[in-house]
Parts: sequence; C-alpha cells; structure tokens
Amino acid sequence: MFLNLIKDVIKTLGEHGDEKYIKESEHADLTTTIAFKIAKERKVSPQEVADEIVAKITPRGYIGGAESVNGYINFFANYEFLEDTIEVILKDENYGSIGASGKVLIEHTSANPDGPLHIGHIRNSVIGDTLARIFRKAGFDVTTHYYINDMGRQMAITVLGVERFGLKDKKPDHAIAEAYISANRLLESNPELEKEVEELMLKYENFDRETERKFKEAIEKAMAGIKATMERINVNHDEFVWESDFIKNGYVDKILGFLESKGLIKKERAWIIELEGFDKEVVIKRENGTSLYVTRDLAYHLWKSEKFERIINVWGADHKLYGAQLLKLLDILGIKKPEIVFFEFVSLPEGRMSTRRGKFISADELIEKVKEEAKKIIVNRGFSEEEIDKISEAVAIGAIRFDFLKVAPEKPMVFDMNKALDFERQTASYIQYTYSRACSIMRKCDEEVEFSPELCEKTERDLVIILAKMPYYIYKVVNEARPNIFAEYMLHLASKFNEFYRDYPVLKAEGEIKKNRIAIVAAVSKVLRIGLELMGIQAIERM
RNA sequence: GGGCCCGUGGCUCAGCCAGGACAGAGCGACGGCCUUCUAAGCCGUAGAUCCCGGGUUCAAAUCCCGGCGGGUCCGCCA
Repeated sequence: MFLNLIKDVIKTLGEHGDEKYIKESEHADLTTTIAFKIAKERKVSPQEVADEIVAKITPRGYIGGAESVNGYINFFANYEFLEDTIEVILKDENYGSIGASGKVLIEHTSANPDGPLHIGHIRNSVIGDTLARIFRKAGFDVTTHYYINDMGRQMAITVLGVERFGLKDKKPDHAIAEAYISANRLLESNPELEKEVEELMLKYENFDRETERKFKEAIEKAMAGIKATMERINVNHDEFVWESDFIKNGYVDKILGFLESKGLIKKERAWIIELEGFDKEVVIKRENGTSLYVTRDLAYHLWKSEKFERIINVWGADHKLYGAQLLKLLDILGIKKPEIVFFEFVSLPEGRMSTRRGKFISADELIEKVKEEAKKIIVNRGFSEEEIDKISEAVAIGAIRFDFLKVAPEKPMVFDMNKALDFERQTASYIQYTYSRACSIMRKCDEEVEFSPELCEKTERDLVIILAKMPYYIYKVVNEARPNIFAEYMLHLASKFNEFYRDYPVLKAEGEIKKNRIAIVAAVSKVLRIGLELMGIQAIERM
C-alpha cells in the first residue's frame, strides 16, 4: 500500500518525482528533499523552490495534502489510503506480496558436514532463511539450497577420524565432530598420516566405491544432526546439493571446456588462470589431475544459471576474495552471476570459533540454554507442562533468530551467552508478546469490524500508516538483501501498537469507535503474524 | 605488507548507498504507572567529542583524503 503512496507522490511531483529523494519522515507520511537539489543548481533557497513546487502541484491518488516546510515538501495520505490499507490487510491472506515473479535460488548455511552447526552458521541460516521467506512473500518462486562440501580435506579427515576412533552414542553431528577433532589432533602429532588423507581424497574423487561408502556414511550422519537443528530453528532447505555431483554430472568437464575454449588456461603442471586485477592466479586443476573447490563451484554456478533468473548466495565474509574471483570468472565466461550476501563473523569473547579445534558453541547448546531461561519466566503462570514447553521453545527460537537477524550483515558480532540469555533485552519476545496481546483482545470480542479513518486519533492513524509499510519493507529487503531492516520494522510496529494499547481501550469503547478499534487490532494482529512468520518466528497467541 | 569490512550515550545496535527538519531504539541507572483489553507492557529523567585529523558543501554520522583501533582474506584448502 505504501508503495502506491510513493507512486502517487512521484506522479504528483511530476518532473521532480525522483524515488531517490523521497523518504519516510517523522513529520509527514512521506517527504522529499528534491528542493534542496534544485536549489543548489539554481542557487536559490530550498524554501523558495519547495514553495514554488507545492504551489504548482495537484495531489493525486492517495495524497491528501502537501506542504512546504524548511525546504522539505511533505505529503500526507488521505482517508481513502487508510481505508484501503485496512481493507486490503483484512481481506488479503497474502498481504505483503509485491507481485514479484521469477525463479530465485537462495543458497545458504552450507556448513561443512564435519560437525554440528555453531552460532556462526546460525547467522548464515537466519539471514538466508529469512531472505527466502521474504522473497517468497514478495512473489518470487524461491528454491533454497544447502551445498554439501563433500570433497574437502575436512571430509577426508572426518572419515579418517571415524575409522580410527569410531562414533560415540550421541547426536550424530556431535559424534562426527568428536571424531573430526580427534583426527585433527592425531594428524598434528603424526604428520605422516597426511598421506592417508590425500589418498582418501583422491580415491573419493575417482569414485572408489568403498571410499564413497565411507564418505557418504559420515556425511549423512552429520547432515542428519544438522537437519534436525535447522528444523528446530525453522530453517528449511528445498534441496541438498552435493559438491561431487558436479563431477558426476559432467558440469566440471563442461566448465573446464568453456575455460579452455576461451584460451584462459595456462597449462603448466597444474591448470592455472591469471585473473586481471588479482594478485594471485587461480588454480582450477591440480597437478595430479583432480579438481578444486573453485572448479566445482564454477560448475555449480553454471548449473544454477541455467535454471534460475536470480541467484543469491549467503556467504561468510572470509569468502570475499574468493567470491570476487568467482564472479570475475563467471563474468569472463558470460555466465549469469550470483548476488552474494556477505555476513561478518560471529566470534566468542575469547576469539574466533573453530570446529577443528572444538572451539565453538553449538546451536543445540544455545537453544537448550535459552529455552531453560524462557521456561523460568512462564513456569508460574498457570500453563500446563505441555504449554510451557511449547511456549518456551517458540520464545527461545524467536529470541535466537531475532538476535542474529536484527544486526546488519556487515557488522562483526561477538557472541555473549549472558546477553543471549537475558530476556529483558529480548526483542523477539517483545513482538511475540505484542501479538498475544492483540490476540487476547480479538478473543474477547465478536463485534463487527468497521474501519472509519475519520474516527482515528493520531496514534491510530500512525499505526495504520505503519501497517501500510510492510510491503514497502519487503520491497526494500528484496532489493537490498538486508533482512535486518525488516526486524527493525517489526519492532517499530510492535512499539506503536503497545502505545495504542495503553491509550485506546478497545473492549470498553462503544459503537463506531469500538468497531473502528477492533478493525485496527485485527489488522495489527494479522500483520504481526505475517511478519513473525517472515522472520521464522512463531506467533503465539498466549504467553 | 596489501585488499575488504567494522568503529555511533556505560553496553548492544539502527541511520550511511541516493548529505538536509532536534542523531533514533533497546539494555543498564534513576523516578513513576496494574480494582481498567496479558506489567515479557507503558511513561518520564539523566546519559553522545557519531574513533581521530583534514577536505568538499549553504549543510557531513552520511561524500573524499590521511591516520588509529578491531576483524577478515591473501593455499595445487574448502
């Protein structure tokens, strides 16, 4: 809805209607700073220009009025806009869609199957999964991928570890991690075992059946655990793609042929490509004839480009240089390039995490701890055991997801367990609580719903405007791939509703006023529910 | 050493791309609000050299240059 308001402002402004200079404002529903730009060119005061523009324009569509203040041109929505907003929200189950279309691939998480997901992976999952949810809502046909790096050195070491130390009887991904960590220790004190690792890798790439069986078994164990964790935090993948598939299906050969035909490959002993603008050359085939990660990844991207219109990868910032090289190579080959969403590392107060060294906080551990803390809060509220478990699980998962989601991807994070467990600062439960407050009102009334914009007080009007903005934020996330701004939006909405809740009684109101407020509460609860769902956070009706 | 990212009240963050209306939230501190729709809520007070120094501009947290601090990358690893 808000997007329509922006369109109407652009129409109203005519030749001065540039989206870049149209902004949200605390002084108006929308404002433009275009007069400042024009004033600069003409060397006159912005106020003059703004006055001049306002005098000329005729408000169109949803624009109820325009004013010139200090060089800003402010726009206000009319009653019709408010009315249509509530109507659309109450009627449209798919509120938030912006009518986008096309096939989009989002690859995220893709953690090596050598242990459980840790809190760094969670950041990737949460960003990726939330983007997927929001893109879907926008209207895109989204497919999500988890790319399983089954061909790496770390997998060979894992297999070695499983062979030497076996697997303990615990959650399979944790058991795998233990074997992997032990194998790394063993390797450190016995460097001669390197040969064994190399041999495993070589055999795997050459499809030695027995080796394949061992790898597959270890990987599937790890993935079973990883999948269980992801399911718990509401992270879904449509497909799990194995790196080795791209050797088997011929795409690696295809990409090598492509590169060769472009005359890019320098065949020394290994196959090397020199890339303009990069210090180091890229090796795409080892001396022993095997492929490298980048080779298979190029093949994967060729495959992606054939099937999808838009490709998004969610990667850790440590892959930035690699990503730039990949994009450059794809560019040279004329293959559709992915958009890469980089996120900075999550570290612990004592330093960076490492699965190999066993220095990490697993997602499972975090979930359990946060859940215990959440339970403490509701244990004396008269809920049944079952309800307590359900609510604390929903609250814990919400808290974890929101904690990662609300921080801009480019910000490095230092994870603090005490803060993760502090429910005073948990903003997800604030939104969930706000939703259950709205639900509580809805449960207690069965009156008619009838929205009357002219009856709205300031807070109520503000609230409706915020409701109207949800599709606009979806539009922004889809364009900027920054899901944190959606989290911000949801907080803003919840906060405004709580203000309304305090000042405007619903059940005690009468007549038209009551019907009007019920309409507002109904719309708010719906938008909160949809918004929470988009963040992968459960909307709970009682807490 | 070079590339990239980050540096905003005591703490955690938003705002920076497309410069403009008093730099916004939350936590923490202090003070208030439950015979009234769930107080996991609300209101108020205190608290900011927007890392530092230059520059561009009528106007800089935002753009440019130079520093400082932290992170990260620079494998015939993935």
